[in-house]
Amino acid sequence: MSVTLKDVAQAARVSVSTASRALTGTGLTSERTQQRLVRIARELGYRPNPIARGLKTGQSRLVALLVHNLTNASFQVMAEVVQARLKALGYQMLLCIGGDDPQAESDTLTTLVDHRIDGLIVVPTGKNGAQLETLSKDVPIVCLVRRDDATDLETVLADDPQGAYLGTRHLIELGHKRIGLIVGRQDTTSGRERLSGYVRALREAGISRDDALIHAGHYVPETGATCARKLLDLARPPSAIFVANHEATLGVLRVTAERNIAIPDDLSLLCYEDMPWFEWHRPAISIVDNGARDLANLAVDRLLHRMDAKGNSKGNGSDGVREYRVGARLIQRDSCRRIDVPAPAKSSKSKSSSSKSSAAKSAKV
Amino acid sequence: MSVTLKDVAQAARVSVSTASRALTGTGLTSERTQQRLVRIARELGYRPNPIARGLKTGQSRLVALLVHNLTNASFQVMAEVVQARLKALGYQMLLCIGGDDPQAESDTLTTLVDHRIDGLIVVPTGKNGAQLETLSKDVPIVCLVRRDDATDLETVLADDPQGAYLGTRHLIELGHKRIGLIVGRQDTTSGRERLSGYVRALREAGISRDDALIHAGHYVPETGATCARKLLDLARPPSAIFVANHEATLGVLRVTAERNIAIPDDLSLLCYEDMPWFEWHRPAISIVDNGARDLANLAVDRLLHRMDAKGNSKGNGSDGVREYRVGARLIQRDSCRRIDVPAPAKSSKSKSSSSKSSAAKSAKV
DNA sequence: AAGCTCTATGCAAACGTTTGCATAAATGGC
DNA sequence: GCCATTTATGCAAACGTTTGCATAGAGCTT
Repeated sequence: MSVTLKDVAQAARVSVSTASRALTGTGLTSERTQQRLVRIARELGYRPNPIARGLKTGQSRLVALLVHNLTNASFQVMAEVVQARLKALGYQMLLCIGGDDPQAESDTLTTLVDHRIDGLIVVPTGKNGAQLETLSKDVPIVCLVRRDDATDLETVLADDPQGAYLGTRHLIELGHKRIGLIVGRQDTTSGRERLSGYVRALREAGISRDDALIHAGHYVPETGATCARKLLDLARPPSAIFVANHEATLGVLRVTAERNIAIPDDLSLLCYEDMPWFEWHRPAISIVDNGARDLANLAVDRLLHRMDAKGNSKGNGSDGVREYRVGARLIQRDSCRRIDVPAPAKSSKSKSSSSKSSAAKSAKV
Repeated sequence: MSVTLKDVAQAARVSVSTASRALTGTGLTSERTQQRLVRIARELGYRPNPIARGLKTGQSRLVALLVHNLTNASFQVMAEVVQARLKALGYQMLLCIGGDDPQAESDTLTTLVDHRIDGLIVVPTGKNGAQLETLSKDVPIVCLVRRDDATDLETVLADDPQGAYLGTRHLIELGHKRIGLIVGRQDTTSGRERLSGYVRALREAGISRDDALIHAGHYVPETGATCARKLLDLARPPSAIFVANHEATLGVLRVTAERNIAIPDDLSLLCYEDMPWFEWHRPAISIVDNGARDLANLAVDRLLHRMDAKGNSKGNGSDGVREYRVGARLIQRDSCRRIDVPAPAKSSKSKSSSSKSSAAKSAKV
């Protein structure tokens, strides 16, 4: 059907081996025949069959990216980045959607290695550590966004503690003292880390933590709405809300709209992770950018490094680093506002104590 | 490294051929050996090597989906649907992002057939018709969402004329007479078709077409904003805007927010294609759903049909139908409002003018 | 000019399957 | 109990590459 190496060899009156060597550019063939074969191959429209090649070499020029879904904006840009990078290097990306389901993840993983993928970037569910660990002996693997604690795999993570710290500090600098936090479940790393960043910023500013202001739940709009209601129903509601996830933000926005709460006049809103429409929303929503683009790029870098190392069989490509953290950064738009600072009181102490007492009071709510 | 068919055969003391036949279930082997081999294979953890198999059979169990991007919500759900369907059948989806760029599309296509994909669902750019046509001789292809006029390929399309008609009629039924349309470029099929549906609904209602109300442009937020401004700046601005694309909707929303135009009180807004946050937005945005889910499912159906036909070499699987249209449907939420019908006035004219003047007023803000 | 090293080529095996053909064993009809 | 049929198995070729080994010249060194 399609033109094979044999055809090229015949046309050039050389053996298949020479043809192969000439076209793969091993340098084991004379300049002349090399060029001649390249020319003939082009004329005949020869395209090497990756399957046959794969059978012999054990490689497929396929690299898989396994993410939870495609609705998450971060995963979208990651997929696009990974695809672009890989394509430039002659790899095809195999994009798989695991739905954050351990069973699906496990199935997909076996199918992928069956297909002899050359590398894998995976956002692990965290439930298939053993399998991942085993597979990593055959194929280079880099974990992305989440760490699977059961493994020693190289992992590229967002710097959630820092991001949450950055966001919270920003709100504090704007004068906010009562900052609501809607955060992910505490059995996830990101949930815990974002909370910790928030807490650290508060502590640093001498603001005592008020658990009534902290709500944890799934990363879905419903959670955002529920938590927002709880926060706004407080006797002393927060002047700012930090939503540690973009899905939950949807719920918060709905509630504020329903209650006619103006952002940022009545309430400042800061969100973790970007969505394309955030900057088109009025007010444009300020965010802490988790650096999805950088994360993806770094993951690809590390994977390529490992793949390369494997090819040259110089170790497993580990550079001794197990974990990479990609910095988050604050993107200020229009959803956070400086809070009115009353005329400077005479005693700086009274001010701070007042702020503290108010915090203490609110803790009772 | 991994356990091969030969290993299984040896363990069972049969030849590789028998092993192969037993495990692929050809029925050419005795019940007993069949079961015995299946058992042994499982015990040994045998997994057939799809590459070796592919070399022999010319199949890869890989099906590609080539879309423009992943930011478009429709493409997201399509990708998820296709992946789910294929996975259930033991295929791996190869998701590729072409960026609506003819060159990238062309490159990707050749890579894909090099990899001997078993089938392809593609959203064509429309510039590689010849190539697609050629490839379709080797591999079953179904076009999705867009038709490539240079080809005769089976194509699954949204029923844009009907969708636009449905949406426009809805607005008309709510009493709107001046309906702005922000639509795609007229050199795209969808742009033309959506316009035609709009025009048909107007004509049917006896409303004469006003070209000042119709704006065409790229499917990006900027376009939406620009067009919205033009519409609202009209001496007699529309009482409703039908945005024939979700990206453009972002721009429209920004403008209405900037100008303090209340939706749906001052202006009704209807959008083509859904986005996850539309129902969380306040007001929740009414849409014409293009049926992305149905489109994807139908495309998969058709592709499987063709693949099947090819396998059994009973023709090319064409059932004589070249084009499938998947119906659109209206999803009413809260962004469209019945226009005030004052107590049946003697002159219906005064009514429409009053509502219009209010819109005109807000447009000046 | 003999011996040597290089360089360029070819032969053939291998990668892990599937499959046509041949054959051996089992079955059945008489 | 013999031939014809069916059923189960094995052998070996094939799919399109890559690659170790062998070899034939070509070019140097003496």
